[in-house]
Amino acid sequence: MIPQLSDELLKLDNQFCFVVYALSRKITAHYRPLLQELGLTYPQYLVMLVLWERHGEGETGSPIKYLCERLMLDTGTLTPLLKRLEGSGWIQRARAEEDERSIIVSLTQSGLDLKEQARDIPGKLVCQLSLPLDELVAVKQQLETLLRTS
Amino acid sequence: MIPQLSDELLKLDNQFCFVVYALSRKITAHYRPLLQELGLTYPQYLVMLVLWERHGEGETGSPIKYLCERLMLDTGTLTPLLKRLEGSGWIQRARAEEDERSIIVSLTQSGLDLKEQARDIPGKLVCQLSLPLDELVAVKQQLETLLRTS
DNA sequence: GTATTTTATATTGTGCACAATCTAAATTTT
DNA sequence: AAAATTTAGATTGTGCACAATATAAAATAC
Repeated sequence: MIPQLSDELLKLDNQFCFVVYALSRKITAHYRPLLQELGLTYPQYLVMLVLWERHGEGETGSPIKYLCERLMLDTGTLTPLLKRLEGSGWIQRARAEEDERSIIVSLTQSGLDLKEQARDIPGKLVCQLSLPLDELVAVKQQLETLLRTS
Repeated sequence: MIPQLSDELLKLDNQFCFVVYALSRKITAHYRPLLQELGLTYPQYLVMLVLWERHGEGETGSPIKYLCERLMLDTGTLTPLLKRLEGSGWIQRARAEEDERSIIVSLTQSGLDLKEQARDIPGKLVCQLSLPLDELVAVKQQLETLLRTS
């Protein structure tokens, strides 16, 4: 049996994707206890980030379609997730008047207030990442390129 | 209302984790059609990578505990996944003789043969990633540091 | 103005991920 | 050696992810 290059490429440690996959799970594990205090999962937190951001821009409502595009998730994922957020009282869902197909998601007052409790999360998390901030920013930019163009 | 630094940090585009999370899903989406031809999901493919690698090192069997450590997954994830791989005929599971608590996972002949069909996958995938190989290797090393030390 | 197509969301089904609990085998204590 | 503890996996339950299909409203074609 002759050792082949393709054997090397099939080793776990040579898989770029595995590193990304494992790191993603590890970082969300860092978020978990922090988010648990707010009663959010990580994907729910991402939705809230978008809604808080939109609110700051004066957009009080966001169509589900917009959330799907922004978070790169489909309705099979977001529909039940949004129902859970509504059940927790953070958001409301209502049909758009102009287009009865569209559902507009908006923050409740509780959902808006929750932002204050979330303010210190990004800071706490960066502290748990053992890479200098400038290197983190550089890596993030490379990953963004991959995300955009691949 | 005074604009705050913490408002910036809470924006989706400033989240390091979201990039990793979204990229992870995007890359596995690239894998999906390739793996579908082999009848594997991405996590199942990772298990097969480890088993193929171990086989190449002369280790014909791997305890579930070892797979858990290597893939950073727990038994709640791996037990049903391994049962599906067994159902597909790629692996076998058997209690270890020395320690009846331990289950040893080993490749069937089909599972070993499947490696030949998987050989061209890493190459195909790298071609879909729009980053020069050297940069990819550099980013991977940074992410590995994060994974190890965070 | 009706028929066709497109669009926005919901639903169903499969497969991860992971916390929490359970079981039985192995190890350690006493 | 019997009791207590640890360890390897399995099980249960919740919540993503995503493919495939369904539905109804809107837009377009004719």
